[in-house]
Formats: sequence, structure tokens, C-alpha cells
Amino acid sequence: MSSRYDAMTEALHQAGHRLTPQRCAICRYLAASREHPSPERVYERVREEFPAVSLATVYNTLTVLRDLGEIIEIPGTTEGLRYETNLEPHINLICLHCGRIRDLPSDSLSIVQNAIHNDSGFDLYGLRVDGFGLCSACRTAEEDKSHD
Amino acid sequence: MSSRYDAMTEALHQAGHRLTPQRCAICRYLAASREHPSPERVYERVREEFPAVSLATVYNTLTVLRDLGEIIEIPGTTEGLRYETNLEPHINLICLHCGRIRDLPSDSLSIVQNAIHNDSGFDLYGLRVDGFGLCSACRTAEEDKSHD
DNA sequence: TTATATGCAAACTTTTTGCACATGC
DNA sequence: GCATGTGCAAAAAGTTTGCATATAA
Repeated sequence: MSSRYDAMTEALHQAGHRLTPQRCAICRYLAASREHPSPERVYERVREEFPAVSLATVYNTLTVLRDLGEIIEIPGTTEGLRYETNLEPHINLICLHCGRIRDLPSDSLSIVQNAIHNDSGFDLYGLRVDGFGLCSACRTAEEDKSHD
Repeated sequence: MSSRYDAMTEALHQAGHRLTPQRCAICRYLAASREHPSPERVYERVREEFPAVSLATVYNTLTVLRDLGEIIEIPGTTEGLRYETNLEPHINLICLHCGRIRDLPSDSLSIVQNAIHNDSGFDLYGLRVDGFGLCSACRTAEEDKSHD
């Protein structure tokens, strides 16, 4: 079992939350996911294992995990919530055309963190960096179109 | 009139959109605002001048301005859309306690932009950097509480 | 004049809430 | 055993859409 899963269930346990089978299934999926899932997507996937699971349970668990800092909310380009399950500092490259989100690790973020520490009395818990634009695949497609 | 306002109305005009009084009022408010308004907030403010203005008109105009790149959508901490009217690269410091968003200009962002240009075939249109944590006021309040 | 925008209201989507029952600890 | 969590369903919140009327260009 991955350490992300262990960290999530450990955090739930430490905070006095129960490790129900539904919650474990949600954590298992989140820990394995690299697709920045929406609540609906989590629901679909968990339902494969627990057909009777409720959307309310999914929302509940996502909220608890977010409050514990185990996942991070990111803005869907327009369509509601998405969750970041990768806690390593990184840049989200969000394609405005196909909607895909790619994680780009970068040392440059430590410089941003330093800038925040130095320039303000702000106590930083988490950093989110989103780059909006066209991914290489969509950029190629756009260029092809303009050649018509 | 501010150059932000001019830029917005100019962009609308260039794109073939009409400069209705409602739209101008929306732009006027956005250009002056430093409060990262929600659609509802824009609606309230514009209604002071146009009591009969419709929420649909507000959404319509915000969408058009966003598509033109004159404003940027940012994630409300939880409560729906918020708009960034400050197009200068900066860090949003979002307080998890009081919800306030403070803009912090920073040279460090050009390093992030370079990192994106160098490490991927991504065509970057816009960058959003959100720091989550406690603002100095709320941090002080939290510390006071823990002294009880 | 005429294509675009507006206001209104209804529809839709997403998220939250209340409550009776179930269950992890 | 009991506080917490679950499933269900209804409600609330947020956003989009359709259409008749108004209007900027």
C-alpha cells in the first residue's frame, strides 16, 4: 500500500475520525490517482467497489481530507471542484483547450515560498501554482488549423 | 477613467461586442475593484446604479471579459467563482481563517514563468499563484487563543 | 435596420443539510 | 454502548439557458 494512502488514513485516525470501509476506499483511490479527480469522479470510482456509497459520504470525506491538508482543492477550469492528490510542490499546467492538468515539478517554487516568507507576515500552509494555456498537443492542433 | 477600464472596453469593442451601459458599469466596477469579487458581488454593486440589471447579464459580461483575458477566474476558497482584476503577475495570499485575499507582487514569478517555458512545450497564457495560510492579523488572533 | 444584448424566469448542476439507521472503536 | 458516519432525499447555492423585448451601432 502506498505511503500516500498510509498518510491519509493516519491523518484521519490521528484527528479522531473513523476508518470506515468507504473512507478507506476513497483514500485508496485518491492515493493512486494522478488525474486530479472531481467529487463526481471519486464517487464513480468508489461506487465500483461500494455500489451503495453516497455522494454525501464522498463530499464529507473529501472535505475532511482537505481540512487535514491531505489533498488540495484546485479550480476546475470551469466545472466545479477538482482535487490535487500530489502534495509535492509543483506547477499545474492546465490546458484551456482539452482541460487536462499536467504536474510539473519545479525548484523555482522554493523561491516563491521564500518571497512570501520574506515580504509578508503571512503563515503559509500550502501553495498552488496554476499555469493556463495550451498543452503541446493542442498547440500543434491549433497551428494546423491556422494553416488551412 | 482608469486604463484598466479603457483596456476592458477597448477589448470588448475590438472583439465586436456592444458597449451597453450595463457592461460599462460592470467594467467600471471591475476596473476599480481590488476585492476579487464574486459574480454576486458584481451584481450587487452594479445594481446600485442599474437596479433592474440581471444576474444573467453579469455572468454574460464576466464570461466575455474572461475569454478576452481582461479578468481571470480564481477559485473561491470554497464559495464559487471569484475574479482577479489585477493582471500584473502577483501572488494571491488567501487567508484560510478570514477569507481575505491580498495581492503580493513578486519578481520571483518570472522565474516560474521561465521554468514553464524551459521544461515543457506548454504555451502559457496566464499564471495564477495562490498561497494558502493565515494572514498576520488572524495569526496573531490564533496565537492569543493558544495562550488561554 | 438588424444583429446583439437585456431582463426575466425556469432549468440545470453542484454542493450542503437533516434525519433515521448503521457501525467503528 | 455511543458518538460518529452512512445513505437517502430534499434543499440550497451557483450557473446556464430560452425567449420575447429593447437597443447600440
